[in-house]
Amino acid sequence: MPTSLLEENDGTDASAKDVLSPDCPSRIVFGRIGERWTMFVILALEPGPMRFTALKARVGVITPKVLTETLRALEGDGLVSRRAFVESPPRVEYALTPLGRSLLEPIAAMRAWAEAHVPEVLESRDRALS
Amino acid sequence: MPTSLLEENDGTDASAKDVLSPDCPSRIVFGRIGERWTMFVILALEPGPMRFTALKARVGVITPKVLTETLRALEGDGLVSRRAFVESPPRVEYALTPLGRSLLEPIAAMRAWAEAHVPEVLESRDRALS
DNA sequence: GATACTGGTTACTTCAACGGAACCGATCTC
DNA sequence: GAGATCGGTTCCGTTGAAGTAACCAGTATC
Repeated sequence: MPTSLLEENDGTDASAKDVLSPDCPSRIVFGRIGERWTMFVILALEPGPMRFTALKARVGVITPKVLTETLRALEGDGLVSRRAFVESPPRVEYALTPLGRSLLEPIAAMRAWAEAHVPEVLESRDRALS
Repeated sequence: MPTSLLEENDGTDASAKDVLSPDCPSRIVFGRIGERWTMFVILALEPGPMRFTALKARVGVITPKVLTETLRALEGDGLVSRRAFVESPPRVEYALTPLGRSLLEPIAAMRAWAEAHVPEVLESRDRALS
């Protein structure tokens, strides 16, 4: 059983460390999707496999360095696959794995909430400034 | 209609800026929940109103400074409310607003995915290291 | 009269993400 | 032989979030 997100116990030091444990599933997931470019790359790959340059164009203003970093991280997490063809000029195709594709579902739920409620959030932010 | 998360157009410069627009709803939401402590605070408040010190104890190792910053940000977004009672010693109660409470739903979806699939992610990370 | 509790604030430091620009080897085109 | 394409890599600098530690006023308790 994974460690819990919050302490439900008596607050001894031993378990207090679990709160921030890198093994906490929610922390892992929210940490990854909180990174600036993760969402863009995953959503850009939704239609199907794509080459590096096409991906870069689709995401928009991302630099090649950051795109590479993001892709390596997602590959390491098993969310994205990388296929390099030995040709010249080189060709590399990135695609969502089934695991990565399954993540699209909760993302969609979060996006739906965002579309529905962000106007309220922005309104609240405006009020907070005044 | 809000700006889209990705470019579906011809890639002219004018619309390219919208991709990273601070008005993009998904960016706003994922930006906020990606921040390190947001999730802990929101989930800690799920049972009901809570005082600063109790909240701090429940979240675990968070410093008062960071907790204050997080609460102020959530308050500014209209997700958390703050009620100060003029007493001594001072008493302050924080609670989820209805808007904040509505966010618990997509968060639960994401947590469910996390609980179900993070073992695969960790396994993939282990493989990537070898 | 000293101590602790409450809900913070302030100043300083550290660290990782992110961005900019230049560069690479191999191949194909002009 | 000059330039473009592809998929990156390398170096350097900036920035903002987070952590550490000390401190505060007012009251109640010992």
